[in-house]
Amino acid sequence: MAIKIEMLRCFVTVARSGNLADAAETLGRTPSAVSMMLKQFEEHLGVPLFESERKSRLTALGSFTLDEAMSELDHFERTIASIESFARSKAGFVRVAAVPSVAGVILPEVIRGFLRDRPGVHVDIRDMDSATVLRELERERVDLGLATGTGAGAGIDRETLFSDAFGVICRTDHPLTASELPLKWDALTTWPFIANGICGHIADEGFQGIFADSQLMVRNTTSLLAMVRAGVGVTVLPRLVVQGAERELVFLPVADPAARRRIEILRRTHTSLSPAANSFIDAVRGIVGNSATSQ
Amino acid sequence: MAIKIEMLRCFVTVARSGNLADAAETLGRTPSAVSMMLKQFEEHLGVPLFESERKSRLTALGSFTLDEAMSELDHFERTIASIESFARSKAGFVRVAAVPSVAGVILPEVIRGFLRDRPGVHVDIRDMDSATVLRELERERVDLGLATGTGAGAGIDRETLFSDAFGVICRTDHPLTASELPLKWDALTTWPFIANGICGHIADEGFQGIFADSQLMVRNTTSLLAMVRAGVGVTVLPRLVVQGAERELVFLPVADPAARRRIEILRRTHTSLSPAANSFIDAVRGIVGNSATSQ
DNA sequence: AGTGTATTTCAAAAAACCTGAAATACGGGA
DNA sequence: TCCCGTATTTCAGGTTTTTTGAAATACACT
Repeated sequence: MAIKIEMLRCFVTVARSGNLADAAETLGRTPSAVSMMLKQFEEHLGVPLFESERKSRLTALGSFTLDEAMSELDHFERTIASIESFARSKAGFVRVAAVPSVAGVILPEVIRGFLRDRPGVHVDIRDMDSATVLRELERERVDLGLATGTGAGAGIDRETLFSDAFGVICRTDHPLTASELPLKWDALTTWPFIANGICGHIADEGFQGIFADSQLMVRNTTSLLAMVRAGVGVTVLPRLVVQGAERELVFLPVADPAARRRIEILRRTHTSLSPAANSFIDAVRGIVGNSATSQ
Repeated sequence: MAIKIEMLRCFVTVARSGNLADAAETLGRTPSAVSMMLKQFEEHLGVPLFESERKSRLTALGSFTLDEAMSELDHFERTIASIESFARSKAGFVRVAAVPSVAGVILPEVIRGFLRDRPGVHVDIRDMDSATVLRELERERVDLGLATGTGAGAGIDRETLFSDAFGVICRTDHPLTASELPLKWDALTTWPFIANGICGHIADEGFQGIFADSQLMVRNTTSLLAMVRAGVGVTVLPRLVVQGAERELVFLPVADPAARRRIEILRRTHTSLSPAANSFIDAVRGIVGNSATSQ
């Protein structure tokens, strides 16, 4: 029979303890099992490994073999540990593309716990708009995408993570804050409205009128919020976007139940994820599930 | 169950051939055996190694594991090869102490074939007198001794290799060469006799008289032979000593059957020899057996 | 959807492995 | 040297693991 790792382990243990009984003890076997395995090994080699039946004192072959076997066992143990920890996602690499609001609000929280539990894992997060997330995913530049429900994309598997209500963003001292909530869209007609990239996603006709009438369009969220903060006007954004440490701005819910965006986890079908990526998804789900879904 | 080398071998083979059937073929197993082993491996890890049931395309874990497993298998294979070749004495180290005549006449021939067949083996030969051979062996400075039958030595195992007849050494043109062979000791009384270190080993009374009467004692063999060659006198030596390329000297056998020395292989009891040393002994026995025992 | 091939599942057989009891070998002390 | 207690091996039988062939299933391609 061919030499197996177990024979080496057995031999090394006996050689180190100097007798069968103790070795059997540490191996969790009976002495006779150990004896037989050793005999097999010696028979395979055709040369004894020990000087006498009492298993102290190695032969020349024995001490040579001890060195070799110890190094082999060590290497084997490392290999197994490395494979297993990769499988248990203690090691590996996850590349995530996310829209900025998710990257900025959800992911920091996810990352904190995720990395703490997995010292060997590396995570690479990039933020970009939803269309780019999709493209990066298709090009296999990232393993996971977090974006709003973009249409199409064969070969992409989508799972809704949560949905995020749009609402009006204005200064805390803005007259709108005195209005009855939730707001109707026509409440916005009275004040200057700053349009932004997501306005196209809200189907309501009344809102589309306001959108069309707007004199200012700011696509970058940071600039947009600066405008609002400066009192230029009000705008509409998902709640998540302003969920950070915003003191000067408030989010006012609106009555339109259709005014929501769906945040999805995207991944390629037919290409399974690394264990690390899979548990990253779990971590995201966990965080999203904990914090009550934004309305 | 724990991961075993066989699982890794199985996985690597399948991953490389891209399908079960071929892998099973190269492993010498049925596809179902391979499938089950693979399943076991995947179950142990808890994560699939392949994308689909058709065993092409690895998962992220799969390709990580492939790398690890290949390096592990390679290391394992090397370890086994190294142990086995040590056991089959393709590698190792042999230290031999021998008396000069053996070192000079027998060993060169032994060494030639021995080293040719064992490229990894290193041999260290030292020549010294029999008493020193014994001492070096006891001190574990050498693994093997080749010396004349020295007395005593507990813990030393001796095996007679061959026995070597003493005889008279003289020039090819010496009058003794015309004598009837084998020579009687008293034939030596007529000519100048050069004594040497081994004369004490020949018990015969007639010879002891000649020894006692000798006016010259030369202990070093090279000098001794130079003296004989120069016509200073004749001497007595074992045949082996002058078995080299001696053109000017002849060996004349003597009638005394007791005038022999026994060459023995010496080794320590209780300390087994390395496989290389063991096969060195075999090689020596082989050479000695082939060349007819000197008379 | 249908077909042919590849893979998995299943149950049974083979091999490997382990155990406890009995036999044997060893090493140290009279 | 012989004897004794302990350590190791042997043995026979049971347990687990591995393999197998046949049948069922899944897959990819037309």
